[in-house]
Amino acid sequence: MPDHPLEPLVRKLNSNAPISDKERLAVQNLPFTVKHIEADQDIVREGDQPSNCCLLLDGLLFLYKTLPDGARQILTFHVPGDIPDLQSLHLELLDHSMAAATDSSVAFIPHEPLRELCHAYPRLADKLWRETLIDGAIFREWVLNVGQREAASRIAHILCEMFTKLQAVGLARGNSFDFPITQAELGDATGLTTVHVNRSIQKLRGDRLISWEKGRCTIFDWDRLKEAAMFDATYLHLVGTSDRG
Amino acid sequence: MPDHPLEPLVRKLNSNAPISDKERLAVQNLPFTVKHIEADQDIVREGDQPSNCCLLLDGLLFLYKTLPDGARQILTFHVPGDIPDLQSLHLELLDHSMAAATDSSVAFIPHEPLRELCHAYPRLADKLWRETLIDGAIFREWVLNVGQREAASRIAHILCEMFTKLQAVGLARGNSFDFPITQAELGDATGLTTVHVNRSIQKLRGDRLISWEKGRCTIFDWDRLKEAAMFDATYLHLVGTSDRG
DNA sequence: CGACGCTTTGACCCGTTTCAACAATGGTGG
DNA sequence: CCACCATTGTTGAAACGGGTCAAAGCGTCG
Repeated sequence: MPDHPLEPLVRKLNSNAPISDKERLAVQNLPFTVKHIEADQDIVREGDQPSNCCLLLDGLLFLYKTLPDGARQILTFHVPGDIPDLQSLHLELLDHSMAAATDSSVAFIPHEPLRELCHAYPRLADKLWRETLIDGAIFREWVLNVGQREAASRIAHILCEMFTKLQAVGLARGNSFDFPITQAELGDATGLTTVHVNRSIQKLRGDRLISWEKGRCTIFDWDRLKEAAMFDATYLHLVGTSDRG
Repeated sequence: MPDHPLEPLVRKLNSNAPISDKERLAVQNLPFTVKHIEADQDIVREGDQPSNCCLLLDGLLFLYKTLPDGARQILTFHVPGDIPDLQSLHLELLDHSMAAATDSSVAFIPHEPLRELCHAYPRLADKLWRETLIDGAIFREWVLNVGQREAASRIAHILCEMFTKLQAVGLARGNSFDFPITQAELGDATGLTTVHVNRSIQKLRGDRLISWEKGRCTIFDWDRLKEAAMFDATYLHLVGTSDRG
């Protein structure tokens, strides 16, 4: 039997402490519409007042903010199973934009039934709340990343984070994972220029920590990459997961 | 009659949409212990598993993370009425530390009664959830701040944020507010060195945007400071507040 | 094959860091 | 009340990480 489209959400809610059959059913009964988004398309924009949340089913999304001077900062990447804009459930105005890095498919779930779900099943509410808190923890780590790490470490850290997150949802194969973003986007995520991103990646390659071609990144030496990135997965708040698969 | 110690919390919960008398009473009946914290003292540390939340009654707190190489990044400042570690309600392990920038007094509220409050009064739960989402929005803005703004703008942005937040809780006097942090701390908040913070502040002073002496900052020209900071208060999600007092 | 987007390279430049001192300030104890 | 000491703020000079600009490779796709 084919999976229910909202299965990624169920799996995520199941991850910390398992949910009951009744809770699972309630989640699966949420209304939703699936939509395909093409690479580089915005899904929502700063200033919007969305009435849906967006569950990423497949692909790669990122949040970003722009400055009047044109500078763009990517705030986080989202992998399948994430609900990147769950915060819009309780914040009227969007303070950032969201776009697809690659062709993606998402399920839009209206706010109202989600709120009803939360009130009917407080434990689910707590779990969803927790998800937004983890997003917050990731933003904190990113403040540290752009604020204190040097160029190559920033990039290495993002790679460690992506690998860990993708692994947690079963989307890493061995030591490698798909990460088809441009160096310009990586620059916007790290606060570096494209040129310097390029040179820093070359450094990581030269140090035999990774290879990264055609959107696929392979980690040759996880321990040394972690060390170069000063990566500690605590902030991702994955439970019952060891550091490495 | 003297205010109830948890009054700052009641006021915060009241700010978006007013709460009922019953809800107010339930909040006021929360158990708590008040404690004084001296400047530069840690309240909790990365890796802790706190069993209380901490409501700031008076003073100035900040969250920070450190790197193995010794670098420290301040993640956010908290003003009276804030609950800096509300996220610990649903995240077992603390992924950052919290310290007092100045002598402060805080009320510790145990997690368990807070959780019960949330389940008994879902609207209060939503409001507390919302507070954590605003914290997340602030972290996002800080990623942008350290990632994309130049030195003087970063500092100006923090000043705009602090002024706006303090004003919202009635702790700004006219155009000025207390912000008794050292330039070294400001450096850790902006990802700059002390020396460069010093020079950047001098630039802000030279441009007649602010004065800042003995821990008190005065804003001479809000509009130009905002422009220099590229500050837009949307991300603070203050409701029914105009931009300036 | 040619155009377009992305990566890579080179040369030069500038914002920020580093290092090292020195000046204010404020608190403490004799 | 003053001498002392620890912080914090300020300044200068030199070094460097990362930025800027510009052009050249390289795939891929129409």
